[in-house]
Amino acid sequence: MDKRQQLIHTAFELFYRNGIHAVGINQILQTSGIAKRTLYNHFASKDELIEAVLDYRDENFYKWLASRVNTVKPGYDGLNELFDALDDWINNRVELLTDFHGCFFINTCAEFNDPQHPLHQKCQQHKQRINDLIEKQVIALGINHPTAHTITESISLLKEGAITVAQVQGDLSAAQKAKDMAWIVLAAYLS
Amino acid sequence: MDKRQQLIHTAFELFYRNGIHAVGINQILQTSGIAKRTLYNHFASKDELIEAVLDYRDENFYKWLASRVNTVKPGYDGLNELFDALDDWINNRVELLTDFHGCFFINTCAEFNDPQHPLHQKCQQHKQRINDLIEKQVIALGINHPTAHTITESISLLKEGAITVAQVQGDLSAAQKAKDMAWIVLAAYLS
DNA sequence: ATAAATGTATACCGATTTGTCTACATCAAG
DNA sequence: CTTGATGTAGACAAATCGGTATACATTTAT
Repeated sequence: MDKRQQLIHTAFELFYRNGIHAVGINQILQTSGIAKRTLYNHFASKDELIEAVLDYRDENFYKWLASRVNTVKPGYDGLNELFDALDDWINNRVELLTDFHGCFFINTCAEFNDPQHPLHQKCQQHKQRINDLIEKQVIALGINHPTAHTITESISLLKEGAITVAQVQGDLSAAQKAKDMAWIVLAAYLS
Repeated sequence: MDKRQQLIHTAFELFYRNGIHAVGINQILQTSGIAKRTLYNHFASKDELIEAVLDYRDENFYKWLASRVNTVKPGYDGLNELFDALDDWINNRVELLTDFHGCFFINTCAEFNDPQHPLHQKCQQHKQRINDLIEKQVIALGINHPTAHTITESISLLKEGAITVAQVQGDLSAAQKAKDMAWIVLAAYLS
């Protein structure tokens, strides 16, 4: 019914699977069965559609991850759940996120490499939101702020590494490995 | 002089900076100042040119990293040098590799997501070569084979995480962080 | 010197790109 | 009932896509 949302949803599926530059407006229209005029009533340009798609995925992904992490006790359990969620995502056990094709935001940064580009910055902001989510869990461990920040960055790096290794190498146990390493690193920082 | 090599070099620069789908044949020709017919004398299609560009970067990057790692004693020093080299790359201290825009192979996988795609597989093979290089250093530590493999995968994951964080978040100290974590993880595995 | 290989420039091809435009249909609210 | 918003289909535009064709120049090896 909501044509705008249908367009965003279809565009995301195609972009995520095939890359943004590789997917044309006409393909999105044909797949969604929506008229071209309708698209340009909702979005001034393809770039605006891409922005909306990034917002859509950001919201979708963040809410999913936050809800997963927030079902357990903040701190150790939360971080544990973070990597378990990651593992579910990579192994296609999360319908909401659709088939795993790496991180849509990392992929988008690969296509819009200039850090000044608005789309690149949107991806950065998404990563920042996720990092804030992680930091809350780290702080719940009772760690003082500067150390908490360092640990958060470490866990984030492990998470990104797992996603990349899973996508490029096809290593489906990457999240599990990252999780093991996270505990090792955490223990070292706390000793 | 060697037009074929000129084309590959120009194509790589443009692909690496702007993405593969975003760069057209004509742009490569205009930038390199080479005639279209000459390009199609050397390559049957754009896809063949892309393949050659991936081979070129694979060779270039691997040789550089191997030469860096092999200047020091295998084992601890080699792994240390691995992350120092990574740090130099990320901070644009390696002319040979041109300005850092993430890993060209990760970026390419983002554009050719299907693991069955020949270009995706070429990227996988590059990563495998690098992993073999890492494994040699790990084995030089005197670690038995199954454990060496696990440690290699861990270090590889840290490396990929550092590259991704450096590209997306612009964190120029990502390699240094990954290095610190590598020592922590290594110490834990060896205890 | 001559012949083959390799280069040049440029016109051209059909398909596709993003985006505009016209003309018409549906539907809900005042 | 009418008006305005939102939808439809599809022609059209100008540019660009990957790729081919034509005609000529330069280089290289025998």
